[in-house]
Amino acid sequence: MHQTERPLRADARRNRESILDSAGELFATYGNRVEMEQIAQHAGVGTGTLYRHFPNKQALLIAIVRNRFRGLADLARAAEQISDPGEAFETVLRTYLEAAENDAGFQMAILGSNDLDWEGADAEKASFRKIIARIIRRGIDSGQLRADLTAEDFPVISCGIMSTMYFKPSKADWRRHLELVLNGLRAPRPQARSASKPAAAAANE
Amino acid sequence: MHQTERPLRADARRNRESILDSAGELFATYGNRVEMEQIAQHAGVGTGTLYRHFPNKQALLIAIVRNRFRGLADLARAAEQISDPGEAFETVLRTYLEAAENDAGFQMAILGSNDLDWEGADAEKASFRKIIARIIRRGIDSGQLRADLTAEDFPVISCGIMSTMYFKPSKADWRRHLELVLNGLRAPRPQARSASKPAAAAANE
DNA sequence: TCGGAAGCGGAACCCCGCTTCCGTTTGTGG
DNA sequence: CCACAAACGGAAGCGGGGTTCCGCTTCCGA
Repeated sequence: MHQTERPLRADARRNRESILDSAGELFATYGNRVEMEQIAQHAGVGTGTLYRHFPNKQALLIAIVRNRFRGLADLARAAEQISDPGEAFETVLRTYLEAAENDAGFQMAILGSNDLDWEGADAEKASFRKIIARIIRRGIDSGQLRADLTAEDFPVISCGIMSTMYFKPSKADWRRHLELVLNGLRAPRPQARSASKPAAAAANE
Repeated sequence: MHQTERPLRADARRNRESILDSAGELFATYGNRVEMEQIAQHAGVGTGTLYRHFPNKQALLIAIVRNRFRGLADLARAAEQISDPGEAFETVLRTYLEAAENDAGFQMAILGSNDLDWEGADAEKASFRKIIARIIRRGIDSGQLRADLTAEDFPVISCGIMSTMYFKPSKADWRRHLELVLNGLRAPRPQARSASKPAAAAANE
C-alpha cells in the first residue's frame, strides 16, 4: 500500500517534526482540549499544513501517544536494570506515575483511553507489556511480590493511582495512594506462611 | 432572596420531576454526553421547558449529582449498621463502587469532577464525609484498619478503583483491584509487630 | 535557470449542541 | 366561567472548533 513513499520535501519534514513537537508539548499541558489552530500557531504553520500531515485531530493525538508508549517502554527497561527485584517493580510504577504527572500524553498512554481507536498502537503496547511481565515475575520469584500478581494487574493499578492526579485537588497525594497500594502488593512475610495462627493471633474473629 | 416562592403550578411540578428523572436516567448511561434535547424528549417536554426549570445544562447536572450525593450518604449510613467494623468499612467501599458501576451520576459524585463548580454541594459532601470518618475510626480502633488511614484517603481510594471501570476493558476486574487495595489497608497482623525477622525469613536477599 | 509538482496558509465552511425567543396553551384564583 | 399569569414547545440563533478549499509559494530535478 505505502511502499516506496518518496521522501518528504525538506521543508515538509521540518514542519512535520515541528508539528509533532508542538502538539506533544501542548497536549501534555492541555490534553484533548488543545485546539488544532493552537497547535498550528505554536508550530509556526497554518492549519492547512497540519491537515496535510495528519488527516484529523485524532490521528495527530495517536501519533503523540505512540511516542509516549515508547517512552514508557524506555522507563521500564531502565527500571529493569535495578538489581533488587522489589525495587525494580516499585520503580517502574513510580516513574510511570511521575511521567504522567506532567504530561497528558503519558496519561493517555497509561489509561489506553477508550474513546480513541488504537489502530496500530498494539505493537508498542505489547512491547512494554513484555518487559513489565518480566519485572513482575522476578518480583514474585524473589518472594517480594504477591504470588498471584499478574502483568495484567499493572495497567489497572497505575491507572487507578493516576486517576488521583486528575480528580483530587491535593495532587501530591497520589504518592500516598501509591504507598497504600504497594503495601497491598507486597508478599506477606514468609514466616506467616503457616496461616494457622501460631498462638497470639486470636484478635480478629 | 427567594423566600416565599409561590408553589409551582401543578403541571410545572410534574414536569420538573419528570425532567429530573429522565436526566438522571440518561445521564447515568451517557454521562455528560447526554444532549439537552434528548433529555427533553425523554421527559416528554420541550427544550424550552427544560430551561425554564434549570438555567443551563450544568445546573441540571449539579442537581442530579446532588441527589447522588444523598444516595452515597444513605449507603454509608446503611453500612454503618454492620456490627463488625472491618466489614462495615469494606461494605461502604464496595457498595459505593457498585453504585458507580452503572451510574455516571454516582461516578461524578465520587470523583467530584473538577470541571464543574460545586456551588452548594459542599453541604451534602460534608454530610457523608462525617459518616465515613466514623466508620474509619471504628475500623482503626478495632485494629482492623491501618492506624494511619484517614477519612481523606477514602475518596482517593474509591476514585482510584473507580477509574478502572472507565478505562480498562475488562470492566469486572475492578473487584480484583478492590481486593488488592483492601489488602493494603488492613492493619498488619498484631503478632508480626516485632518486625525484626524471627528466623525463617532468609529467603529474599 | 525554469517548470511543475509538492507543500503552504488561513479564510471560509460546516456541523453540532447549548441557549434564547416568542407565539400558543394551560392552570388557577376570583 | 373568565381573565391573566404561568408555563409550554420547538424553531431559530449562536458560538466554537474541527475540517476543507484553493490561490499562492517553495523546493528540486532536469
